[in-house]
Amino acid sequence: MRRIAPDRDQLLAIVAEVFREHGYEGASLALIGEATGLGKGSLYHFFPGGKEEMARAVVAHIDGWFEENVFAPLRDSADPLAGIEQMLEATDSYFRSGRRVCLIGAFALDESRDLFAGQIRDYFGRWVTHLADALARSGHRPDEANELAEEAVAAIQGALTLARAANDLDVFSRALRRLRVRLGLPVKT
Amino acid sequence: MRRIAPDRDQLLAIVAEVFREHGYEGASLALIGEATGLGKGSLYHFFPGGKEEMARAVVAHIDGWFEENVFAPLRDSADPLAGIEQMLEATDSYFRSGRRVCLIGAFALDESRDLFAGQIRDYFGRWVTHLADALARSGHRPDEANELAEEAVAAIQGALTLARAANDLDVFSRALRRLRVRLGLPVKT
DNA sequence: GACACATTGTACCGATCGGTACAATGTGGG
DNA sequence: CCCACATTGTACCGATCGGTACAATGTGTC
Repeated sequence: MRRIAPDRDQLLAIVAEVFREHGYEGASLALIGEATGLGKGSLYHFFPGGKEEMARAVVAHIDGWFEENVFAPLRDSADPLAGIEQMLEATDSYFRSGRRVCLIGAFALDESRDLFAGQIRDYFGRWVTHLADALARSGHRPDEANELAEEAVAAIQGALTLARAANDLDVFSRALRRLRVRLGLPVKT
Repeated sequence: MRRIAPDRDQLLAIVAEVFREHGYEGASLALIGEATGLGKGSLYHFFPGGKEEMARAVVAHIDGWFEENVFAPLRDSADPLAGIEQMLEATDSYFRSGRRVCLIGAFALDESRDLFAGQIRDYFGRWVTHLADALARSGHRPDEANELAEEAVAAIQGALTLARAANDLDVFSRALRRLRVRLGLPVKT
């Protein structure tokens, strides 16, 4: 074994940005090659499965980031409200306060959903589940916690769509502020 | 003048479904031709501007439907709450209780946004504005009405994404039920 | 330096892309 | 019937699609 590719993370991040901007169909190998500075030879060396493997790896990479920075705090924080607070901060920074779009959410909408259905369902399912757990631990009734969690994740996705449509980042920050209130967190001044 | 195309509405509805399923990039002329039963000759006869004109017409068509079935009731109902109720029912039926996706929301996410930015912003802008007006007339403070309207439209968009991701229609109907409560409507049994 | 293997650039493939040209075929009004 | 025009099918265009083949070039190990 030679070495672990040192910047596979960075590579995946760049490819992710292309998929985010152009969607699965719109992200051509030419665009990906241009963005990464890699020719087809290199791309197919790293991803023998081609475009589909690239997208799958990107989704897994994003999933891993959320696992570490969003789901883990929800699961592991001794104080559930502190975990929820971390979730919101990580979410805000990940989506760059609304400048960025949720790639997995975008994949969920069109036909590419069929290719990645399992990964997509898993991502959102864990998000809702872990948030619901934290809400239950913070004192909500279980069924109420589930509804609230579903509402919160949907609110984030919807706010991303609306912010992008209106080209107005404030839409997203207003949504996050409402979520703080709704989830029982102190509102930042 | 010969005649007005009798089924242009139906044609647009079919084309819309293709864009909904495959996204702007993924909706090839071959798919559109197959779905409509029209060859390229006919398609370019009706839409000389090609794919972009088709999408623009589809978006305008959807916009018109919402204007008539969603925005107008919000604007014109003597009882604002009745208008909001009509909005929710029309929305539920339009999105087929979550089976359908919002094409304009999907367009807002990827690069096709640049092509249709004006139409997209207008659609969501009017939705929020008219809902906010109705909420204000139903007794909410203006700024509160605006936030609530934004929250509601985002909740619908987010619920569509989540329902599609989870492949679970109940996600959407639960979101609508929560919205009824949130907007001050009686909840259906 | 020699070998193994990782990485890359280039040329090429058939298929499909969006779009155009145009002749053939309806079809309603005079 | 005939004309004007709406509608359609087909053939074709250059460009680009995702993907493959492979030789050339790094690069670390011995």
